[in-house]
Amino acid sequence: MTGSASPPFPSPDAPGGATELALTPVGEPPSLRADAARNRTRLLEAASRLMAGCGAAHLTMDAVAAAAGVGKGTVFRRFGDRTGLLVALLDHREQQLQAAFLSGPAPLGPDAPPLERLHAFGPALIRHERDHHELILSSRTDPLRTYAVPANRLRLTHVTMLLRQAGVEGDAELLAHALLGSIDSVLVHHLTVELGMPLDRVDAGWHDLVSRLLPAR
Amino acid sequence: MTGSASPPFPSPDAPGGATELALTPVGEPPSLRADAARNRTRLLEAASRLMAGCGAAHLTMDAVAAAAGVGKGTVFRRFGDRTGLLVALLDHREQQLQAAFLSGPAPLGPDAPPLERLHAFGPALIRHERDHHELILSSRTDPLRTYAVPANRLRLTHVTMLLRQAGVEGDAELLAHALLGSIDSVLVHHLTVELGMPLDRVDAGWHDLVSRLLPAR
DNA sequence: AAATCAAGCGGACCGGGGTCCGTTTAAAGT
DNA sequence: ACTTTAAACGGACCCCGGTCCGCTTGATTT
Repeated sequence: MTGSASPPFPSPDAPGGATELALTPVGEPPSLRADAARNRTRLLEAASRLMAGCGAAHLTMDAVAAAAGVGKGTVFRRFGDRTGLLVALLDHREQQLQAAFLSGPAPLGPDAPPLERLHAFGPALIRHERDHHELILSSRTDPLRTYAVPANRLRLTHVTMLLRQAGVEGDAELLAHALLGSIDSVLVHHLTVELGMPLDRVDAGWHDLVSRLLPAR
Repeated sequence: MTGSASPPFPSPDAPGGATELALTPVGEPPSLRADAARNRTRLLEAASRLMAGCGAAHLTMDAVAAAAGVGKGTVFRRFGDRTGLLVALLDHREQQLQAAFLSGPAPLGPDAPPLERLHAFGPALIRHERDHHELILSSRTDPLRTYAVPANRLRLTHVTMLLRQAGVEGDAELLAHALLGSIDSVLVHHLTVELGMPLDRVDAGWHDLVSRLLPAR
């Protein structure tokens, strides 16, 4: 019962959290009125265009609304808040990565053995986090929401599953959290940009970590 | 050369980052003019008081300035921005934890063997992160600054040192990052509050992680 | 086709973060 | 004690995220 409230904006597109995690890439929200759907698309396109020009950090809601030719209220009605808009953009860009590890070719996809997939997952995620660093960063305004973002939940269940399949006994979920925490976008940026560490070394760190956690049996 | 710019506020108290990490708990900035030092104290006290009343999230800079009996510009001159003020508050509260693992009694302090200290470090940090969750959260507005916060750099060097002393070969620093990443305040909050996981299990996760990374020799 | 009405729309409005710059004042020099 | 000057002060000001509420419009029913 996500949308039965009285406030101005009952609920944005967000799935709320009651429903179980869908393992398909995040889809469009269901049944928007024609004009609403059209405006949603316009807004995302406008945001993407503006962001390419001036960077995610300088993206203002007013500008997005203006560029899309709609009122500001419409943006907030559709996406809830600035973070919501950025997450929507990010989710869209993340579908490629999701497809790769959910159903792509080995070693990332399901045709490789679990341990191999786990090793391959790190570098893929590292590059993803690096490539979309700016957007990811800007969408962190509300840290508490991090664990509610569908893409992140999907990563968690995926890694947890790989760990179990690879024979981990014990708290696979906590281990998954620890593993994912080691590829935080901000950390990757800190290491590679601020400290100038080559990506290979970050990759090596991941492989080292995985190897230590899952000693070859 | 961090503070040689011309803008209105050359540089706040911040040590900049050029100097090497001091291993003492973060000290007061040097040689403020008498009125400035007095106002700094007043501001921190006012902020602390207000925060106790309404929570870090609702702390406004106007309110702090008013409560301290100074102008708003003074707050920003002293602390740079809101984040700076919160970090200053946090640093102050963190000195207790720092003292504990830098020079406190075993098993946290230097009188215990490295591996034991490492095991003890987790639960201590977990509780610290939980206790100050709200403040930590509010001070995350600018994620990029995370790795510049003295307290965090101190943790990193500490854990790196313990890992090396415990006989880790290879990239101890990356391992330390991974370990610390697993005790992120937001994660701890997510696990214990949102998911209702008992603290013991989080502790156990830490011990498990450490044991896997450092198999008993 | 007309009526009905929930959903969508938009822009005036508000509060808070951050800046600017003219004024004040502590401290160093004479 | 007087001058000098760089630092500190303070509050008016700007910008942007987010809200409110009266108006409009696409869908649905009769």
